[in-house]
Amino acid sequence: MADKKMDAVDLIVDQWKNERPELNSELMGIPGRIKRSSALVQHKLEKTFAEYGLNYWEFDVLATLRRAGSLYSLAPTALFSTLMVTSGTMTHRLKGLEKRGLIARTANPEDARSMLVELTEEGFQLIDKAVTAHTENLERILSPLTEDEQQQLDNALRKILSLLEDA
Amino acid sequence: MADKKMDAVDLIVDQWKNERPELNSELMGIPGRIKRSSALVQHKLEKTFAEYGLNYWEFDVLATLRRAGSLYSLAPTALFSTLMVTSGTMTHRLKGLEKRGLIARTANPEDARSMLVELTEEGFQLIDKAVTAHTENLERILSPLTEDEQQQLDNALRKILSLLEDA
DNA sequence: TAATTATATCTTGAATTCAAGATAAATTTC
DNA sequence: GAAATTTATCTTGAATTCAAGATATAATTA
Repeated sequence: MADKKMDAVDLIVDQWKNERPELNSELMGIPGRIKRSSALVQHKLEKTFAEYGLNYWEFDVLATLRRAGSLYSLAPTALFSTLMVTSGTMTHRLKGLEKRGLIARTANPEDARSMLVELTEEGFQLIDKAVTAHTENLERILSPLTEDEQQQLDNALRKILSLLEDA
Repeated sequence: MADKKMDAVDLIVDQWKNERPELNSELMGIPGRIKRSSALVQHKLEKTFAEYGLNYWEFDVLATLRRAGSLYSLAPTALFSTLMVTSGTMTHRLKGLEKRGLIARTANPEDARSMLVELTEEGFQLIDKAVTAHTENLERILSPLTEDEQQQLDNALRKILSLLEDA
């Protein structure tokens, strides 16, 4: 069997094997690689977002509104649930995006307790350009993997994600 | 072919397909699942760390010192490089752990510019107990996957991680 | 209808993080 | 050996986040 290249996580697992041989330290590989991959890939994506004057969360909020479809508006509750942040965080995010003129707030005709957040024309134009660049960036990042490798990775991630989402 | 269960990322990809059919939005699946899995798994791990009075980063720092082996000491530079945080963040972390008596700082006999950070006896005992519980927690989390599925996931993650680490 | 409970959002304060720059010691160059 | 550069760490200030609680409206129950 061909040796695989050691990565940062292999080193961690090896250290634990030396220090605590009775532990099943191999188990640390999967969560370790998920965390590290996540940090590295987010860093790469941020570079493209920055070309459009957006950081990660700003892209996330605008993209969530954009892909919701016309009228490109959602209640804050829908936004923070989707994006896995607290309501306080969302308030803060919306304040910043509103000040920049990328979103606007309107009253919700169906529920006076809630507001609706909508993309402005400027916000719409910006996120549409940014998401085009984003998918081109993803093509670059993933292109070294074969079609088959991408499929295998996606299938495997699907299993662990559904496991994590259920529990 | 059997239909797979839709997850949160499938919904996002589907929305983009409706709104921007010309984009290759399938590409969003892999980074989306990595990010979401990472957030969910970290949340699960934190629960175990909390049983030992530790949050994620406190566990990380103590574990890094522990697995380095005797004398369980490293320079701050080694710590923040390994843990992918800035030096300022590490200063802050070390201050907190020192105050709690889990680490101590000593002069570095080999380089007067740097300090050495070492586990105290108390820190050593705590992280050893916590890491035992941590691996038991990982067993619980991963046990619904077959041995084979775990291997496939790990292989696939290895490929993407080495890709991301190289670039 | 009045009181209670649930829902939606915002406010506040503390914790965590980073970027940029300050400080201090070691190393290299002249 | 003095000056310049590099290395290691810490300090500061701003940004981001969350938890807890405040506020306001809606829905439910008595």
